[in-house]
Amino acid sequence: MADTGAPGGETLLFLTDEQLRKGIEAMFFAYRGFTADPDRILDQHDYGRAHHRAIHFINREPGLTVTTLISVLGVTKQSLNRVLRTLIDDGLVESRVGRRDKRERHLHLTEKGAVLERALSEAQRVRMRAAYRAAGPQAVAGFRQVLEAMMDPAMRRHYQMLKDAE
Amino acid sequence: MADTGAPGGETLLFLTDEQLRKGIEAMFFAYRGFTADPDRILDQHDYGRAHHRAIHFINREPGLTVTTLISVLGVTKQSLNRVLRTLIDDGLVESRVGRRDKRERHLHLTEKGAVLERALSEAQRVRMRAAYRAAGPQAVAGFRQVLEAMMDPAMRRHYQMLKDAE
DNA sequence: TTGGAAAGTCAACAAGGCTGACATAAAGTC
DNA sequence: GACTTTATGTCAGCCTTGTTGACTTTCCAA
Repeated sequence: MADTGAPGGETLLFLTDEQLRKGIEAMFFAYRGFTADPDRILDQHDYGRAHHRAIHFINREPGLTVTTLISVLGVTKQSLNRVLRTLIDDGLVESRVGRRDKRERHLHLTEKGAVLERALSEAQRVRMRAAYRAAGPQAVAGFRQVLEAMMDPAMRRHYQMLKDAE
Repeated sequence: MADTGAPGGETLLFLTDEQLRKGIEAMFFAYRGFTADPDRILDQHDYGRAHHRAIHFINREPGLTVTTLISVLGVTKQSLNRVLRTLIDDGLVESRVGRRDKRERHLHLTEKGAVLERALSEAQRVRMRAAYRAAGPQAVAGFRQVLEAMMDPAMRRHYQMLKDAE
């Protein structure tokens, strides 16, 4: 356990199949916890995870276009549209015609949409905050590093873009 | 950035909403990468993620009962059964009547099932291994700590059980 | 003016969740 | 031995959320 991680002739104990399997299962079980709290809220509103994801990224990047959202979410236009339709009809999302390019639709949360967003993200943050606090800042840094390295390059670009936009 | 994480009067920079949001998005994007490689293999075999999950845990704990598997996967018996049915019919999984308790069915992978399992898990490990290697052992430890803290207690018990069974 | 991009819609389909009801066999209890 | 509970399996039906393919409207840009 004195390995510092520099590749070379060491044993690289953390790279055994057994270690990797534990990481795989940790991802599986943790993701369930990750989605559990928002899911409960969504149920009450007759929405699903797909609605949550749309709401999240519209809140994160107000005014983003439909094409951009499709690309971030990695779904088809038809799939997104079904979800977006209900959010717009229910008055949670507003779709504004682009000023420069009138073909584009720029998406924004309404006040009602923002209320739900806060409820969802706060529920998710509560668990995240507890996990971060329990693990400590150094663990959190490692957590983020590994996750980032696990992303597909296209997704990492979306992640970085959003990350840097703070 | 000199905070060591001990709770107290410090600023606890790593617990800001902004940090938490990044963690949330990292989970979202990373999970997509996490499932991408097995998904491609599953497609070729006309299986889905549900089949992968069943295969994974049957391989992990040969002889586990249907009830246990239901509990680990967190799905209903009807949902699991649909998946299990096809795996058994296709000769990837064997269901053996319990010796002590004949009501129980103990699940095992056949050789054919084991072949697919290795293909799936190796595909997933390749990415995991690359991520682990890129991030280093300390980051990996943090990664696992945060994920573990994020699980629901019931799931953490399953995780620990499997973890300790090595 | 013409081709392509952005968006939206219709239809059909599939995976994989869910509930509820019901059946069978085996175990455990009184 | 009668009764209850547990483990499993199955049928039917429903929902969400993903897919493909086709087609339309609007608008930008070369």
